[in-house]
Amino acid sequence: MSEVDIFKALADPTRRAVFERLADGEKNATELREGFSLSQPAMSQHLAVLRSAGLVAEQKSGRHVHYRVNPDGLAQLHQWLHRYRAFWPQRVDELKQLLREMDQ
Amino acid sequence: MSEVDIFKALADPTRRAVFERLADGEKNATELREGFSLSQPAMSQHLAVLRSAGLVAEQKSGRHVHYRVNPDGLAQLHQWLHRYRAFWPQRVDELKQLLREMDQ
DNA sequence: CCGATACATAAGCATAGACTTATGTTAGTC
DNA sequence: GACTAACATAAGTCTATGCTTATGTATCGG
Repeated sequence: MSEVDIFKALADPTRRAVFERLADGEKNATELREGFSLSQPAMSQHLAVLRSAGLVAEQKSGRHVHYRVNPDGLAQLHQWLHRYRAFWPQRVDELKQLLREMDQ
Repeated sequence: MSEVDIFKALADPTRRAVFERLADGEKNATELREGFSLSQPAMSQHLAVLRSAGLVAEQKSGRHVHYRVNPDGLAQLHQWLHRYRAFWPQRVDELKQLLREMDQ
């Protein structure tokens, strides 16, 4: 997993939509396809990209494979963004709000 | 400028390196090429991508064009990441440190 | 154990993207 | 006003990538 992989993985709109779905809760590959007009292999390939980027994790259960958000990828992305914190001072208030939420 | 544009722009290692350079300080297109083995048009095209993604801003000055980091792009990226804050609680301490730095 | 289900993998194709050389345009220099 | 420097844009090429169909491999139900 590297920054390159993460940005490349999220550059594709379909993969971002898949990731968004997983943020709502764990789902298997078939459930993830609902609503998308995508072949099964296409989804499988997208999931492989997200997985190798460290953005999602898989867990096999019988013949199903459950996917969920892997915090590692987001943490990596956050760390990258953090390097440029000097350029977004206008977001301090939002961050403070975030911390208040997290402290609860 | 959209999320797609931002992730696509940052997916390319060269463009991320260019962006990183600009974070050190404003530079023109010729200065940015130093150290890279890239043709002038290639750099120009990369800058166009970063610009249309809202990640850099340009300012013409004579026959030079000065580029600098545009906070809007980073803000957009930060906002996207913020939607998934539930998945990175382990970074609370880093964020608190960040806010302490920013408050100074 | 046999068909169906839930995937992954392989191979082929068509478009997108990163690069090149060539050229255009505007601003400084003499 | 020619010449050069600092860019942008155009056109062509080659590779990466996202998709498809076809196939392989477990697992579950009857």
